[in-house]
Amino acid sequence: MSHLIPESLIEHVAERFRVLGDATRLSILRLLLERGELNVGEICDALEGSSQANVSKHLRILHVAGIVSRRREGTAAYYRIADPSIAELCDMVCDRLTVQAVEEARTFAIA
Amino acid sequence: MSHLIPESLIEHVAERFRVLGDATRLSILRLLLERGELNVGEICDALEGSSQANVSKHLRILHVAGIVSRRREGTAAYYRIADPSIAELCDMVCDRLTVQAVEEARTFAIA
DNA sequence: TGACTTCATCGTTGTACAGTCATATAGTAT
DNA sequence: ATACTATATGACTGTACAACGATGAAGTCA
Repeated sequence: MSHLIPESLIEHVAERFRVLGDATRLSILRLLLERGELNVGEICDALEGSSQANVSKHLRILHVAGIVSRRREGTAAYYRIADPSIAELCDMVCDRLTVQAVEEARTFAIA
Repeated sequence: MSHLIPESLIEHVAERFRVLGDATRLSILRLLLERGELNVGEICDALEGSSQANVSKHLRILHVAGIVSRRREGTAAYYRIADPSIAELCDMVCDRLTVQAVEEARTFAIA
């Protein structure tokens, strides 16, 4: 038996999930998990589908949420993962999605 | 070191987080985690802030996502949690939010 | 000083979606 | 058959927000 979300936290938990519910932001997090600390330019180069303005906006959202931290160095801004639970959260979702896909495939096979 | 989200799963993971990023849906999940299997009417009574149409819509979204399962009994529709990882996901987010709140409080105290 | 680089922010536009009301569907009972 | 109950769905409205382009702010170098 697990403890439930406290009523008072529901909206905050939803907000956290909402921050994670965007493919561009997940791509940024994936990149930071893989390569550690990166500046905005490096992230833009790696994503090469999002404008610099767009990447900056997403980084701001992640930073306000406390998921990444920022460090300035000259004109550069270096970001890195600040929330150690992010990787585990994503892993759990991936695992679950994979299990679901297998179950659905088996259901079709039976039917 | 944790494994990364496969590129091909990014959009699906985002979609899953988006489904969880709504306070009404989290309230429904919380209710089902607490009380087990419930029908639509029972959920509406417990939430008493959402219309029946609204609850049905959210249940549909959760069902399509494979997070809850449905069982019909006469005219009633009973729903229950189908994704055992949901409780753990919410717990992790709650824990993290609590830690963050404490850290921020300490930062203010220092400053 | 001015030119240049790096990042952040503003204003706009289009889209996704939560909520509501009304209605449809389906089972039960008389 | 009608009436009633429980749930699902369709049409609509308002709001949140992702993406874009342009511009601002701040640091570096000539």
